[in-house]
Amino acid sequence: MTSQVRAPRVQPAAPKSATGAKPAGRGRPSKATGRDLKETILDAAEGLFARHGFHGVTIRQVAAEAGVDTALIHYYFGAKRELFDSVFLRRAEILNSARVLSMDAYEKSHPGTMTVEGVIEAFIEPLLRISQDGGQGWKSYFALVAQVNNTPAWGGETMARFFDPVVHRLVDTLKVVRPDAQDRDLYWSYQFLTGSMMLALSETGRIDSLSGGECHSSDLGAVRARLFAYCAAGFEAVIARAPQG
Amino acid sequence: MTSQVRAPRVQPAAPKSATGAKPAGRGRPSKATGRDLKETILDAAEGLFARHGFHGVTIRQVAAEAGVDTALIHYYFGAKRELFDSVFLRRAEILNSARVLSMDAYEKSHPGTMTVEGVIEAFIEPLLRISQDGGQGWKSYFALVAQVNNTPAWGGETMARFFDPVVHRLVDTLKVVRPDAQDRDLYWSYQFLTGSMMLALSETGRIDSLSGGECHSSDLGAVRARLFAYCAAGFEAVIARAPQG
DNA sequence: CCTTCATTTCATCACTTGGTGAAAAAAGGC
DNA sequence: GCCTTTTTTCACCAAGTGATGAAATGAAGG
Repeated sequence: MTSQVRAPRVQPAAPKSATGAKPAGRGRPSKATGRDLKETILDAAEGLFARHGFHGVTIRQVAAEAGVDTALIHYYFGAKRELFDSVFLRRAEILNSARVLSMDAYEKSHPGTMTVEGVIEAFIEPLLRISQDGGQGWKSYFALVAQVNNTPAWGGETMARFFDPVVHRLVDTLKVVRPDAQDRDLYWSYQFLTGSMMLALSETGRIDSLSGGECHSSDLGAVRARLFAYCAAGFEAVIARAPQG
Repeated sequence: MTSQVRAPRVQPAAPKSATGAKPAGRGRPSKATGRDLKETILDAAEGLFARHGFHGVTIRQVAAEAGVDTALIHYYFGAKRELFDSVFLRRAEILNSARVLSMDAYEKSHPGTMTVEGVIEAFIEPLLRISQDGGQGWKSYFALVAQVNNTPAWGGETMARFFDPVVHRLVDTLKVVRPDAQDRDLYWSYQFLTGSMMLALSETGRIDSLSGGECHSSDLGAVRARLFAYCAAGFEAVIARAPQG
């Protein structure tokens, strides 16, 4: 229980100025062949956490995958949980700004002609595009978020802090398109939407075997061709029905 | 690495004849106050696995929660993974038969008048009813399944083995209602449906904070009032659009 | 009463876990 | 060539991990 003997080094005295630059700070140089060593560790941790969850991964596995000593991970990131948070945070803000930008663009380009499907597409499309163009790291990240999203005693606070604002933005915009819609219906519909979206983005491979090879979970083009319409029709139906509850 | 020294006791020589009966087998009686001890252990494991995942739970935690010795868990269930499988299996078949029964009943009661929404309701409704009437154990179980479903390197085989048949049944019945629908579209629509359904059933509490208290993830009545219509409209839209891919 | 046998407990093992302190290994500044 | 600073490695610990063997327990059968 003497884990507080040495203060965990939150920031190792600004090891590098920025991530991409090469200021070649003093001291021993990063052993990393080409890339920044911190990023290499985050990549390794991201992939492993995405596949096996927080508790299913050991610091030693991350160290082995990244090709570094376990102590180095603690040197850079502190405790294991802080490493996980670093992985989660690294891409969260990129994601958020991409979505806000997409919805801004849609609103501006469709003054007075917005549709439910258009809003939903603006909300989801950035994620699909990033997943397709962003490489394996982003795919792992989406799988990670999907897992956090479905772990009750884990994601609650984290998910809310980072993703609630953009969801509220979605709801607000939808209320412009459908002023008669009730908040309850929009929130529930969003819940359904996010379940579908995250499962599609996490590419579990389940649909591959289920469909006997006819569908592939990596085929995000197939998702794009159906998910917007699916969700939009769902929203419209829920709004139209307008249950009493 | 010498974990195979003693063969894991898969079946402890038929400890009891059946779960519910009380044949009062020979030997020391179960310490369990009223219920069967094996069930008590499974209940404890189920709740913990649902909250923290397989790797987030230790045998000692399960033992403490159930009020038994750790060795007893190994005596009854073998290795930790076998305990997990036992938890998963216990309710899987009940679930499957309930769904098949529901779909049988719907097909028989609506000869020639089936609708997409009706089929989907027959497919989902048993789960909602069981979750509402079945007590906390079933709620934990659904959260567990949702988690397994979203863990790529974990659920694949397990999920397929137990839940593929009823999904194929759903697809077949839908093809009766919409003979023009393509398999691709039905499988993808099902993928979206299951994402929504499992997230709703796992009652993560996220919608509670997101909606500022207006919605409650425990309110399965609200789910029932919207999910069928939402999914049915989504299916119809995807079928109608009929993308080339 | 005394054996039988399923059940339960206890002590323990071999190993892994997250985490730490001290020292070594480079680089730059003087 | 020193000195400072940062990065990397090594050895190690205390606490826990899953799992096991042997012994204790106590009802049922004879």
